[in-house]
Amino acid sequence: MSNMQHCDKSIYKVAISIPVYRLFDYLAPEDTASDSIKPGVRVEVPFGKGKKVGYVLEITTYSEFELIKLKPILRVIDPHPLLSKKDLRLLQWAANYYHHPIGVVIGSAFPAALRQGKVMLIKPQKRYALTDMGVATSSQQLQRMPKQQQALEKFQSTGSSLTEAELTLWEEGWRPAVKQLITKKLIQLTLSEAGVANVGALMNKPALPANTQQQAAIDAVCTSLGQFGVFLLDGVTGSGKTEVYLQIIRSVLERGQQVLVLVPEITLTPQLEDRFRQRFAVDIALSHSKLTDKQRAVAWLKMQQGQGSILLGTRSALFTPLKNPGLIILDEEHDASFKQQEGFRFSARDIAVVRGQLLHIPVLLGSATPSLESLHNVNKQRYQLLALPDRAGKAIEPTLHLLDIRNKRMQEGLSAALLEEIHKTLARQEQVLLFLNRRGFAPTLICHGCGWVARCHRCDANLVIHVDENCLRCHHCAKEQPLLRRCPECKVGELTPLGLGTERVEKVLAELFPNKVTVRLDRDSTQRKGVLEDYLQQINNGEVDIILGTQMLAKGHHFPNVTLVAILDVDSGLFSIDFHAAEKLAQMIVQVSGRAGRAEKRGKVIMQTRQPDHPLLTTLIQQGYQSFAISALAERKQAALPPFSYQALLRVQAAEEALPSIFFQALADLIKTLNVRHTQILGPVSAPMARRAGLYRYQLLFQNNRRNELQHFLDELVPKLAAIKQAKKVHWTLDIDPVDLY
DNA sequence: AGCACGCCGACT
DNA sequence: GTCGGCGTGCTC
Repeated sequence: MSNMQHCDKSIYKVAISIPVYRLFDYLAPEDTASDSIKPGVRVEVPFGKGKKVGYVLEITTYSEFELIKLKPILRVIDPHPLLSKKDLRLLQWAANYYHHPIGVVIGSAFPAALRQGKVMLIKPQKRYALTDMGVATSSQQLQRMPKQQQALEKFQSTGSSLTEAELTLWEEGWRPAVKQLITKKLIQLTLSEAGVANVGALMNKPALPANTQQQAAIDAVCTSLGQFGVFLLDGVTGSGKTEVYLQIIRSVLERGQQVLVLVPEITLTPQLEDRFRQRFAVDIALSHSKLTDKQRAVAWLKMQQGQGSILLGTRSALFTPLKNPGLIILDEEHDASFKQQEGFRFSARDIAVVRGQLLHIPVLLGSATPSLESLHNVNKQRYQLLALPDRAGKAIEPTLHLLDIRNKRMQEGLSAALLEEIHKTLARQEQVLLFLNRRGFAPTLICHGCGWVARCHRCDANLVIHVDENCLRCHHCAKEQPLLRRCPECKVGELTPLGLGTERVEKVLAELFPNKVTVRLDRDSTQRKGVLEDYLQQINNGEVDIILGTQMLAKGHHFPNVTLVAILDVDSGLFSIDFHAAEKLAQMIVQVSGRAGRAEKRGKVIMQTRQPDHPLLTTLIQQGYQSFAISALAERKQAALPPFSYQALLRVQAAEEALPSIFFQALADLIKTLNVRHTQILGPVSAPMARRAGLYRYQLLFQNNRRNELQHFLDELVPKLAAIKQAKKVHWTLDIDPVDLY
């Protein structure tokens, strides 16, 4: 048993960002007044040979560690906690749910600069007030007086006025309800509480008129402001989701509250930032990986101190503290990039919902292709569905077509029928978008003489031919070698590229359409900074005829003059061992289709397939995404797969082939001593790619129809697993609610 | 995660 | 005889 030692001094339980589940105990700092230390503050502590930044989580008088060995805190970094109690509770919850060390989880809530213990001061905010002429800035410090009185005077100084009746009621401080109403009106028109940055509905530009469905969605969320609720905004591409966001945000700002907006990849959605800036004159902070550490820290602190009103960020911005939280929006909620795929494998979507619950604020999830999980939550009446079924304005839905290419002659992946459509579209001076989710020239290099195939020595994968860079490259470990001229096996055979990548299609397009301009958009062609933006600009200027690319085309861009979209190889997504594949393919098809015909021209989407009767494709085309989702959910239910059950995937890697099986044997012995609580244990099996970057990979799946039972089992398992010696000889990770089963 | 301690191969 | 390889274990 533990040997708790009582102490007459305070013991500080400190979380440190290292992969260890324990907290570390420290004594009060020697010089500072320690009564000011509150849970959540950053401290600098001696750790091993050096120093580390940690977070005080608890202050007690007990320690399980030998008191004599305790060291004092070196320095208290923050006078006040940077994280609120609720945010600390959220992080504690996340650490428990994802079975990840608390210090690492708390560390992930901070931008790197602050995690390293830096202290930054933010410039004093500008103060804004709305005048009849628009937005005016006043740098004058407002005098200390009751907020409402101050608001009233400011209001009157603009030349605006209340009705006589309202003014009388106001001055008499009459019935609270009336007073509240007037206060609200004042706040809307002038400024919010001093010291908090959100200053009214600072509109730069009047809102667009909302249609009936948009208005219904706006009203639903706005009546829920100030309380928890989850809303799923299901809006087809072009249905005006952003306008709904903007009008709801306006109401939140009017309440003097802040908005957290999460998007999958911010660099792909500069339009969104533009629309926010055009509409609101408040301080809009950005947070994403392309910014410097300092910029991210400034954005974080602005929100923490209440100076920023809107934070637009990616997954990692989820934990940004908000002085005055009002709303969380998570756009493109189906997108897999909301799930972190290494280290602390959290789902930003799922934690956003928990955060909304803790903060008593609404959470708005938006997508044209909602995840099956979210649709299931709508069915269970946990989320409220807000549907925007119509395209706003004059835009028309594109038509979807399957193009049967069985027994058809293909020219580098392009059928004659598709080529004809491309010709017709280009002849009308309209743009064509071709989608192929495979970069490089060809996925395989094979010897025509002896059948030798270029393989990666470190992975169970073929090397991909990259003609542009004259190399062979492994897409799994980034290993690269020069392009071979002659077969290394038989020395005489001709080396032949097999299969199709974007580079290869680009080359055939150049031959077939010599007078047309083709642009290729994939990770290879857009690696250099600014190149993607340049290409997008050229496309929008009409300087480009054919756009060819990978899945980066499926995300968010507007190509108003594209009227033909072709998915060159839709079949490659149909056969996968991962049950998520169908859902992802359907979402991809609909998202890519959404790029077509956004202006007044009707778009056409062509999918080349050898499976023209495949139920996924026919359902999607004839009945749409909703019907696909219904049947996919029925299949999941039938098979007791998520969201009708809960999964945790244990991945194991080792450089030595024998080690994983020794580990699994020890794991099996351990599990025998535990209460598995109906948890199914599936495996272990080798991973679909059994070797990657020189490591042998295996996995074991835990599944349970009840989330709590799975959690309780894992609560018991993980600490014991971490302690056994066989677990120290392999790399293992536990992925809760895995999205990629390999 | 770092960092040190600790036992086995090729070198001044 | 040493320098150094990275396996193992600890950090309050």
